[in-house]
Amino acid sequence: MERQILHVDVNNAFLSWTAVEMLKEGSKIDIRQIPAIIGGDESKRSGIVLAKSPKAKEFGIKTAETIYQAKMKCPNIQIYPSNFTIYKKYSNQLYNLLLEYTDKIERFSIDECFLDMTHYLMNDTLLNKGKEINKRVKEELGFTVNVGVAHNKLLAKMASDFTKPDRVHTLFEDEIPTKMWTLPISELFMIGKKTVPKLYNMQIKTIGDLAKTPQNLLIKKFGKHGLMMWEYANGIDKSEVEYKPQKPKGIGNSITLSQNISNIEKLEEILLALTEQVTYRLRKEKMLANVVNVQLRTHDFKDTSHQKKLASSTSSTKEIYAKAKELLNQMYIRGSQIRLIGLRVDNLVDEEQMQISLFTDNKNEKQEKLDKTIDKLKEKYGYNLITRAGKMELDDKIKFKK
DNA sequence: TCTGGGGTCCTAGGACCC
DNA sequence: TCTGGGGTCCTAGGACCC
Repeated sequence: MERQILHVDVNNAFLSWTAVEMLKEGSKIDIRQIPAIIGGDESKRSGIVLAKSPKAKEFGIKTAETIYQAKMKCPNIQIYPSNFTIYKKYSNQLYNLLLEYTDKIERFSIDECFLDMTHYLMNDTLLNKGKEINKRVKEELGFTVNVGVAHNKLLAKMASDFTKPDRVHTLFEDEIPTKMWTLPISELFMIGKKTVPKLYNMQIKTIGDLAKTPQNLLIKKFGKHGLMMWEYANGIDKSEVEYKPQKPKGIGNSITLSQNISNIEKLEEILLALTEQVTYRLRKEKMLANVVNVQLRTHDFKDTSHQKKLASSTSSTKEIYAKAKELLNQMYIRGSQIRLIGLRVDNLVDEEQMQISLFTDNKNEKQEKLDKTIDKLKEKYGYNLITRAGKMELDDKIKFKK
């Protein structure tokens, strides 16, 4: 049976949501109507564009470029800081409205959802549902969305990306040649800036060119990725709307330092702070990790990462930090200037599943109890209050994820 | 000029075992 | 002396997404 899929994409999400919040706070200006961007903090060396208004776009400003570049293109650009608490609030408002249409919703990112409407059309058409959602979000929530209407996720996502903002587009199978094959390959989902020049060298310039390229040629050159892009170019996507909440496969925290650091003790202190955040989130998910990974970026943007399997799965701050410290010392070249340091845990498993098969010794139990007590205090009093001795000032510098 | 942070998935080479 | 493969696990790095 043919599936009925919608993709809902918030237009300039961070900027629109900031605009709505500002208007609610009594602001006289709507930053969606002027050249404006949501940007990081240049003084913290995270000065990139996170979202832009249509007027900012007219100046040629692009998402992810530096604020410096944005200012060069438009000296009068208005810059507003990001605020993820607000974004979460509006993201949830959108989700709750969409729940009135189907409970089969996949939250693809903070500002994108897939809806499986297959058994929820009620004598209406998919296109009408899409139009209704578009209208209701605008009227009831105050921001606009694009809606893609199709028979699978890939085509719905491509459709919602056509012309913006505040539009509803269909991309049914018979529309693929006219609406999708005419587009440059860079527009196809999962074709990034490294793949585009390789395809250009093969004289593949449009999605249509890609669709007509022999499948086995692409597999030979790109492996699995080659098969996937051939299928996408032909509008083939069998993946389901994953509406059940998914457990994370890994959890990480990283920070760009306000200044480069070449002192290993300092790096270790920051690594401990990162470990505490990561293990806190890990325990909140009721999961244990099997792999610890440390990432470093040098002043000249050279990235290295080392990872190591643990003897047994754990969420203990002490155990994970011990391994992380070992990795850091193993990979850090004395004297090199470090710009970014990151910690992630991978190969996560459910805590309960592990407990059945595990005997715990007293030493670990004591450490677990300590970690859990700290977690409870963090819940109660906030994140920055409970810190280990000697790194109070560090916590101020690190943005914590809740 | 100055270049975030959080993810997922894939590949390739080496180690090790049968 | 000179010669195997196949399978799995581990690790580093890369590509892509928002």
